[in-house]
Amino acid sequence: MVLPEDFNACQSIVQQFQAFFDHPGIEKIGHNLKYDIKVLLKYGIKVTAPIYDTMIAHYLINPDMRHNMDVLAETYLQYRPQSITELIGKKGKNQRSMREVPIAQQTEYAVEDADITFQLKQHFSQELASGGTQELFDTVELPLVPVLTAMEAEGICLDTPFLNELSIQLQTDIDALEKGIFKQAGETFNLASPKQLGPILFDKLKLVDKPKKTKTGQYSTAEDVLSYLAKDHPIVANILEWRSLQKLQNTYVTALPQEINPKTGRVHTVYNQAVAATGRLSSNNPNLQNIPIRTPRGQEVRKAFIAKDADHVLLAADYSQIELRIIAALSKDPAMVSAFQEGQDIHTATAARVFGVAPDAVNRAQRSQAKTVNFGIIYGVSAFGLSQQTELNRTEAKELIDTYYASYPQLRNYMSDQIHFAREHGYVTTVLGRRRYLKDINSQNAVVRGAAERNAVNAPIQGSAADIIKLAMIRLQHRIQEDGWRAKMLLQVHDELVFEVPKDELDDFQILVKKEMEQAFTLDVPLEVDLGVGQNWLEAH
DNA sequence: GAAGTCACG
DNA sequence: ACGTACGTGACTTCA
Repeated sequence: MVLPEDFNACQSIVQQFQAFFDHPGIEKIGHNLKYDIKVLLKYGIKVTAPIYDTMIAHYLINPDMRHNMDVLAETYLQYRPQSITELIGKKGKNQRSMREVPIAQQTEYAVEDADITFQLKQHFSQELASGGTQELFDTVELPLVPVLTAMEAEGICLDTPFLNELSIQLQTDIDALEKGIFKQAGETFNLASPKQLGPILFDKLKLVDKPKKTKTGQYSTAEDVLSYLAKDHPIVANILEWRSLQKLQNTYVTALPQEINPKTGRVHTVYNQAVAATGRLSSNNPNLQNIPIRTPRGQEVRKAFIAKDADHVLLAADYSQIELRIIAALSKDPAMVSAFQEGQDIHTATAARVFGVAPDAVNRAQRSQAKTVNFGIIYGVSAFGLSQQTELNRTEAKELIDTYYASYPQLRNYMSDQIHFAREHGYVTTVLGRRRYLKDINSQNAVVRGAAERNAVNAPIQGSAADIIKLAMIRLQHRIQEDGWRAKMLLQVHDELVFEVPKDELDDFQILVKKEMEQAFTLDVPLEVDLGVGQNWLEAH
């Protein structure tokens, strides 16, 4: 039947199926179930029955591939389902509503969808078992679905008047900068067009002899290039400033208020549980995992994320150095493990070892260099890459890396073990057995192979961190429900969770959050969580 | 829709 | 000799 357009009439029909969605003996199989569960939630239906999500199953089977149902049907079932485009037309203003499609066609489409999903499950159950990811699926990824559903449905408050005021200030500065830049350039042009900007900087003003080009042959005007040239001409600093303000204005300050849901008055991101090849989540519509924090003007944007009223605060809880702790634990490097066990500042401890001085004697430049190498290790450093990120030349960068490995000898062994494992098995794994396949690990092409080798090192680290925070989220949401907390989990930003907490619960809830996150997984080094509280997200850091 | 750029961890 | 740090999403320009 076609459901009525009237919400209440529709709801009274849909709600008759509540018992079905609760029935523990009838598993609910779907492809991207979070989407369907959220639709049902709009009508007050809660899905409490066991679930099986074929999109997530395939994500664990091969995280690097796409997981569209039509592609999967062709691959696994040798069947090409009717496309949604055939039914309602291409995306755009002429696209029909499903309601306008004749009921017979709707029915055919719906039952085909259900049938394919059911058949895909039979294939994927086999593959999950043979890939060793059945437990990860059952105990982490599926239990995470209702957690993410609840977070998305909850949303977060935005201080719109504050953003509107910020927008006016930004625009004043943007206009003034633009005026100055055109004067310095001696002409007006589209400043947002790198294609137009390049010739001004490198043909007209001749800032350098051999300008760096992009892969399509156009002059590169990227931030790292321009930062390097800022000392040569005052126009460059102005361009960089204009770019950063324009970015804040367009991507956040004017865009975010338009994302507020009029029904809830809050912003509801959508988490994608099946895109990041390492096991991380991603966030879109809007992306709330890349809200500015690094610059003073950017921090103003973060201030706009607020608790819902004066009786609540935002609580931010982030894992301290989780990826370095993981590489320390996985490599079992004695020096790095003991640095964490003794609660030392890891960058200072690293600098002390690398530069051969006492920890108190480490200066800022040394700590900063050690920090850059520590991060570089996670990504798979090269001397060239490190020299790009620091003041060092390639020779100095190479020396620093060599000294680093001498300080943490087990790290080098661990990394080469990962690469060898990948060469032999074709994949690497995280602490919970999540796999990433690396088809290029034995490539003849050194560039391609090098990239795969860096992935062999990075994926287990980034992916294990993702595993651990997912465990913490599931446990915390469980405790929130079972113990009857009124606090809500709102956001996840890779190593951070953000909660909205009634002030009268705050002291006890902080203890719970810290404990559950730190105890989520046991490594040979302690996990440490920093907490922050405030009326807004910036204060909570 | 690709390319370039830049926000975050 | 060669090209180079890991993972994302959003915005603007331009063919």
